[in-house]
Amino acid sequence: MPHPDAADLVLTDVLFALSDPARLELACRLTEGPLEVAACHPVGGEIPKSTLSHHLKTLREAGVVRNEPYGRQRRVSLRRDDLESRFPGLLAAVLSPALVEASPPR
Amino acid sequence: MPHPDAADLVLTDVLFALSDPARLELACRLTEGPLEVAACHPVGGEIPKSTLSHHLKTLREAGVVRNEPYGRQRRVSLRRDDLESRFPGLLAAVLSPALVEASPPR
DNA sequence: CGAACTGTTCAACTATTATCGAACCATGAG
DNA sequence: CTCATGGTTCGATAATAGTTGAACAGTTCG
Repeated sequence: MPHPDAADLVLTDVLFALSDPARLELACRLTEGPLEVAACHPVGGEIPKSTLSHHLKTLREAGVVRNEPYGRQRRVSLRRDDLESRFPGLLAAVLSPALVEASPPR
Repeated sequence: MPHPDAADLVLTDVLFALSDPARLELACRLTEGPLEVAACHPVGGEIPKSTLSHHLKTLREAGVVRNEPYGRQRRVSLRRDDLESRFPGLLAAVLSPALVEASPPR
């Protein structure tokens, strides 16, 4: 399961990966810490395993997340440091408004 | 020709609009100042007018650029302030690496 | 007005991406 | 080893996005 090197991250690929609401929301939750794949379903409800896996692939191939074996499961984590070194400030700028959108002011 | 209000900008739409190399590069050049549409062709060479217009539409509908009449032409400008107020730091984080990619270190 | 100039919109086609069931693979438990 | 569990990959289909020529619209200039 290939992951791009930190130095090879492509900005447009990262932006594209994060331009989907479900993927952005997941990236947001991953700031809290790694999650098993089963915990990566969108908040609203379950989606088919294959669909989820596809989104994870998009994020992984863009270099946004790492996906590694963990016991009999797999653990998904945000590549914070790699992203920060290649695109400083990007993650913070993208995820902080996403957090606000997730819990709109009332 | 509709432009979304600053308050209505949607993060995923902005990210998507900037996830295309030609559009990202244009946004980058727009930091230098407004451009007429004719000057918005990608650096490599000319593209059909309709294709360019379509990319401008994507950027405009996402709220990244403003497109207003200017004499017999149209002037395209970056919506810096609106983007900054809605998504602080995003533009800087996205466009500064884009500048680097445009002129790779030798 | 009418022609030239700049761009946008339309419509058709192509290409990429999303979705999802089914088949498949790896790991750990019994 | 065998089975159940947790995920990925495959293949087909649907949906969305990109590309383009041609038609159309607004502005200026003669």
